[in-house]
Formats: sequence, structure tokens, C-alpha cells
Amino acid sequence: MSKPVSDSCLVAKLSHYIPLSDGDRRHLARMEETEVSVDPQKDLYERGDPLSELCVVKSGWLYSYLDLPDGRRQIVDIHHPGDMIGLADIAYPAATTSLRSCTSCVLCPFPRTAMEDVLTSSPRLAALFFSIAARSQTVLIDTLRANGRMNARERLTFLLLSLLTRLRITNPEMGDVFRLPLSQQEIGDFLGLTNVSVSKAFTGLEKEGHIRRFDRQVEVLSERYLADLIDFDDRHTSIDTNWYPSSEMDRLTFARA
Amino acid sequence: MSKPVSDSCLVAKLSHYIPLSDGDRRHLARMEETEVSVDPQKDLYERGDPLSELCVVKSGWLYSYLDLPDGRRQIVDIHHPGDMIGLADIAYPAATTSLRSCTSCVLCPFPRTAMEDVLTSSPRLAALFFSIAARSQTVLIDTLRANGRMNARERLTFLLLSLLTRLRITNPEMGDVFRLPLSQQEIGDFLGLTNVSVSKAFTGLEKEGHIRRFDRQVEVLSERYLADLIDFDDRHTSIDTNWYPSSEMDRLTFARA
DNA sequence: CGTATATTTGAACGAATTCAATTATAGTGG
DNA sequence: CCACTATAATTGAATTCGTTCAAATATACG
Repeated sequence: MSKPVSDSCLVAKLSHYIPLSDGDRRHLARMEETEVSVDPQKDLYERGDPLSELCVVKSGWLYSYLDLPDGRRQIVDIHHPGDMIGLADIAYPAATTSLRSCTSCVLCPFPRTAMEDVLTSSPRLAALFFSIAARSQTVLIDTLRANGRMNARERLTFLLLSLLTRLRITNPEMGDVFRLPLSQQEIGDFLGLTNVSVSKAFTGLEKEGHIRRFDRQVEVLSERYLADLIDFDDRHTSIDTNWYPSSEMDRLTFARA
Repeated sequence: MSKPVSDSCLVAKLSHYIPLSDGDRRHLARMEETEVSVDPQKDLYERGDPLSELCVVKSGWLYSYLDLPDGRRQIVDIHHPGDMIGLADIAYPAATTSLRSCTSCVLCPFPRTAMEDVLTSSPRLAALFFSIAARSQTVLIDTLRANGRMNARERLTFLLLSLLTRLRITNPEMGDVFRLPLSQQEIGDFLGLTNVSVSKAFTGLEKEGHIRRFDRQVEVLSERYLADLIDFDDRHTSIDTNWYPSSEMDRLTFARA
């Protein structure tokens, strides 16, 4: 964040976690020489499509989803700037989920085969990729807990706190307010609710003074109370790098004052 | 399966996917020199506990779960013989889920630091571990879809088909019948339902002739019909190893006649 | 064989959904 | 810049699926 040595998305993302050598940087920069712009509300690929590239999100929001035969939809992951998309798909010959943009986006695609290079050339980068994948799994587990065992208001609380802590990583100055470019239908598809239930949960939280809404933004007014309500665990702020190869590592904590 | 060269759990599991060199085998065998027996219905660790070891399941069933403050429980993963437990936790200093045994189990623990050795010494093993982690994430995504967007009967169908396809990997001769050592309460905790709803869904599926139950076993009578009902996707049978370092690899399919 | 645990069943209840109408917001072209 | 249209959000009423509660039956285990 402090030194924009490179404008590679991937380097920017990974150097959040561990110091990267110049060799690592050059290596990563080669992965993504292109940028792609995407319109809002566009399907980029469908579950089952052959998938030759992963990508890093440079700007915009997207989500991965699965449909049921009758049209019911489950959003399984929301992607923000700095996120890598498709990492979990490398174990399969085709995409396991569909991908759709919420907003206008800029993406940095890189070839799937780049993973091989990383694993061969840099054990520490391999470990880092592994950690990133592991963390996204933990996020998924929390979402499962929310969808399986929480009521509508708790689920919405879970989403709002998740977004708040996620967005603070790449935007530490942001405070308690963020733009929410998801429709209530999309929020429902993420939380296993209808758009109507999402609306009622929103109104309920707002009337009781826990949140405030204006423009397309949300302000979280009682973060502590809401976190306690659902036993919220911030999975984003810190990551354990102790086990990584090479010894100069410490456990890093994201900048967040 | 055909050549029991080693009785290491880990080697047995991994050689399902790719041929292992003798060096790989020796390396892996060193990871797990011990075996541990566990009684049924025992908590092995709780979310938040420091976690110095991962393990491979040699026999028995276990599950990972999360609780809410008021006692609601969500089971997020069910572990069978051949599974590795704790892989996703290595990005965190402490356990992100709690672990509990369903049945008597034999586990093969190995130190968390072993991952470092693997990543340093064998890019191909690193890629394999990565694939295994990625696949378990996909399983989680399917579970999220079930919990978020399916009704009770569809969710139970999802669980039964998941178990059927999972257990066939390590027991190809098994046909359409398997033992189910989970209580209906536990099944409910996995599917986001109450034990009562699980009972009614079971009875419903049985009365319509889709399944049969006897002893603690379940027989799936109309697998095709049930799979179509929920658009079930078998995530277990095949895994893509094309992208792995070293060229002698093909895409492998599990033995299943 | 007896006791504890698990499953089944039925009835009443409740949270979320569905359906439908209203209000608000966003985007477009005059 | 405003009116117009399409989309999104809100609100209320009726419905539904799953839950809760409670009792009966079945199963497992010492």
C-alpha cells in the first residue's frame, strides 16, 4: 500500500501478506500482462465451462453462484478488488460455479498454468496461495453456518459485518460506511432468503438503530452489538504465516490502525 | 488399492490421485508415525484451540462443526476414512471449527509443519495438496447451495447422494447401500434442519420408494431420479491433475469399474 | 431384561415465502 | 433539467414449510 513498486494486481494483493522478493515480483508480474473491462450484470462464465484462466479483481464487485434446475439461485462467494477468482476450480477441468459481475469491473486474467510455475519456483508463494485458498474456505464455512442456522436478521447482520471487515483490508480509512452494490434479490440469493425477507430485515435493523442507509451505502452503527449477536469472527484481518518456508517470517496483521 | 506397499494412511490416500515416487512415499511416511484411537461422540478440539497437528482418518466418521451462542449447531464437514482433517486451518493460528467423532475412530496425526516440507521438497505433492483443499471447498459450496436454497427433502437427498458417491471412492464394491452412523439430529445440524424435519423427510423418501432403510443402513433405490431432482454433481469421482508439475500425468479417474 | 436414547407421529405455532399493490429509485430521452 | 419508464424496495395479507412441543414407539446398550 505504501510502496506502489508495481501496478500488478497480483503483486499488490500478495504483498499484503508477505514481503515479496524481486524475483517473486517479476514472476508474478508475468502472469498478468493484460487487463479486461467488464460491464455490470454480465455473466463471464457458466458452471461447466472450460476454464483456462484465473483472474485478480482490480476494481468492481462480482459474485460466483450456482443455480437449481427450477431457477433458484445460490450465490456462494462475493469478489472484491484484490480478490483472486477461480483458485478452487483448478482441481477440476471445468468451472464449478458461474461468475457474474455486479458493477463495472476491471479484471486481470492470468493463465491457469501459472500455478504450476509458482509451485515449482517458489515454495513460499505456494504456501501463500495455499493460505489464501484456505482462508476462502473458512469464509465459506461461516456463510454455511449463517445459511443453515441463522434467522433472517442474523443472516443480514452476518453479511454486513463480513463486508465491513473485508473492505477495511484494502481500504483501512473507510470507517463504518460502505457502498453496497448488491440488489436485495442478490443479497437474498447469498443468504438463502427472498428479496422480501431481506427488505424486512434491513428495515428492522434500521428501525432499531443498528444500521443507517443512504444513497447506496450502509453505515454500521453498533458493530460490537451486532458482532456479539451472531458471535462474529473476523477471518480477514489476520493470517498465520508462521508455518511458511524460510524463516524471516512473522505472523503479519493487516494495517488497520 | 491394488498394491499395499505401505500402510501409511497418507500415502494410501494420495496415491489414489497420482503415482508417488519412493522419495515421496518415504517423505510422507515420516509425517505420520503414530496412530490414535478415539471413542465415539468425543470432542477432539474446539474452535479456537491452538492446533499443532493435522490428521488423516484411518477408520471411523467424524465431523467439523460451528456453534452459535445459543447452542444452535452447524456441521460443516463430515470426515470419512481417507480424508485429511485440518488442511484449511493452516492459514490460522487456531482451529476455525470444532471436531467431534461420530463413531470409534483411528486417526493418523502429523505435524502441521510437515506442510512446509512438502511444499519445499515436492512441487507435485504441493499441487496435490492444493487440489485436495480445492475439492473440499467445492464440496462446501454444494452444501451451501443445499442449505440456502433446497427444501427438506431435497437437502436430505443431497446428503444421501453425497455420502453414496464419497464412500464409493474408497469402497468401489459397495453398490447402493451404506451404513449411516449419524443421528437424525446430526443430519439436521448438517442440513440446517431439525431432527423432526429430517425424520419426516426420511419417511417421505422411503414411502415413495426412493430409499430403503434397515439396521443403520440406507439403500438408494432411484439414484438417477434423485440426482436429477437436485441437479446433483459428483465432485468426488474425478479430479483434474493436468496442470500439475511434471509431464507424466494424465487426468485420473478413481477406480469405480 | 430394563433403561436410556433415538425415531416417529400428530397438532399447534411461527418465520419466511408468496402474492400483490404501493412507493421509491435510477436511468433515458425530450 | 424534467418527465417518463423500468427497475428496485417497501408494505401488508395470506399461505406454507419447517419448527416446536409433546407423546408414543422403536432401537441400542449395559
